[in-house]
Amino acid sequence: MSQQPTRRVLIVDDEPAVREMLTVALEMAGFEVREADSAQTALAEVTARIPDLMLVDWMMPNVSGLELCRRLRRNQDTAEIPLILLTARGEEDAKITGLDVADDYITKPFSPRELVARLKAILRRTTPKGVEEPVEFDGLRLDPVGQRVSSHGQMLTLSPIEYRLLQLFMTHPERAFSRGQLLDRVWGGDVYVEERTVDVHIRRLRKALGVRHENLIETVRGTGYRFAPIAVKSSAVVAG
Amino acid sequence: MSQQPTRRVLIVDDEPAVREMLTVALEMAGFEVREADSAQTALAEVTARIPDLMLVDWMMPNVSGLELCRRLRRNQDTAEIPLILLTARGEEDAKITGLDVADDYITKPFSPRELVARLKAILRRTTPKGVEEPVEFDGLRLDPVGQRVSSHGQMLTLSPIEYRLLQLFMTHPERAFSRGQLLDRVWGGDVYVEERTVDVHIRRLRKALGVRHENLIETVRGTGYRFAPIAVKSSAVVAG
DNA sequence: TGACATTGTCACGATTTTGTAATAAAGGTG
DNA sequence: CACCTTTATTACAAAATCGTGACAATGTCA
Repeated sequence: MSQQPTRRVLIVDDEPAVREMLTVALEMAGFEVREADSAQTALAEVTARIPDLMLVDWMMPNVSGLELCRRLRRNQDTAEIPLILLTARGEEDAKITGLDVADDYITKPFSPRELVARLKAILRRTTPKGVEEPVEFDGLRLDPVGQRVSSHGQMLTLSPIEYRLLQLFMTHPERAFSRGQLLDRVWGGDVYVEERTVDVHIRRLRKALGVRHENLIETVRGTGYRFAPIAVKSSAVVAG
Repeated sequence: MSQQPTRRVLIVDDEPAVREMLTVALEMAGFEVREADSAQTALAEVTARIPDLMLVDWMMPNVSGLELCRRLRRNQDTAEIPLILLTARGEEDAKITGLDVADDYITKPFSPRELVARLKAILRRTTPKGVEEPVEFDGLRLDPVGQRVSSHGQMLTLSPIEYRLLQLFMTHPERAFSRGQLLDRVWGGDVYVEERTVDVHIRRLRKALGVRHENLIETVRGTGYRFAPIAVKSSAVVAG
């Protein structure tokens, strides 16, 4: 289990050289970096795994960076992703248009140092909004910052996959996930694993949660699984 | 039994042997496959019936696979079709050019296993899941997100088919469906099942709904069934 | 390097779900 | 009512799905 809450950054730029530079700079700063060479690839990448922040080039063939941002904003799942636009010097008006959709913009050329600073600033101000808050249901507590899980105060030991599974579940209670969706969001969209493998990990997670909480993860027959904190199990009839 | 509606794949390659191999592999994986031996044929095929995904050979006489992809992208109706380019080893630069228009590319030779996996991954991430609101009639509530049904707060246990049947009904109240239509929309249009089987499932669904709601599903004699939330039952006037 | 943890797949058994056929009911009609 | 159609029910066997333990491959760390 990784100690640090590594933040994922997705770089969207059509120039390999620029991506390379950004990737190196950000990885040295401790970020997990993914790259996309077009808006289209970016959208696919985002769907596969939602990044904590995106760096988007303003000028790109086909779909412009701006257009990409707009599309992201329209989708519920991606609307909250902090966006930083990369613009070339002289495109000053981009500021005006760009800031409507982006959270910040950076003018090329820029120093990696400045970039990382801006990026961290954005993350600081945007993360408090929910995602990093601890979640708790019935004594089962998950702390995203420390990446820890405890059951009634008792620390649990989860493998990375188990942790991510539980995090996804606990941040989306009552929602049924298909095995495919789980593969996308927990494993990442670019790995090819048997869907049946999900079952095994669910089993391991349940086991790790212990008898007290294992039944929080319900099986949705024919589909997948669901985290159901609201115990409606035994039909407690309260008169009609 | 196809849990999901069968996905249609269109293979575009000028070599019969390759098409044959791909077809066999994909059909075994449960896809519905069509073939086209040229870009022209492919365009015609696409017009006839839009596939869920296309496998396009990079090197083809006359119009290249890339050009085909571009044309598809230009057309509103076909722009959204996920495309996978097949490239021969060594055409690495295809990645760069190709990814602008294609969603993924696969280098020959490849294992059928990998192909199917990649294909499923693409379909997973490109299939949009619409915003789904819960539906409720007279205490009978269906939640598409959690894939749950409750009757006056009491959770019901439905099999996959029962759930899909009810979902179809509740999202189309007052509409009469023939058995054939139900088979198409609940079972998926490509399975051969006796129409009488629908009756049995209706029976099971009614039973699952319990006495309180079983009569919401009406029999339309000579046609099929209908979900009628507005209880306009004639006959027995409920004594006050 | 060796012990240990993690992960992806299988295979087998226990349950559920599903498709059909057979039989009972109900609806319509002259 | 007698007769023919269309549905409702029931019973069963085949098929699909899930839970689990085992195993091999790989990664991690002291």
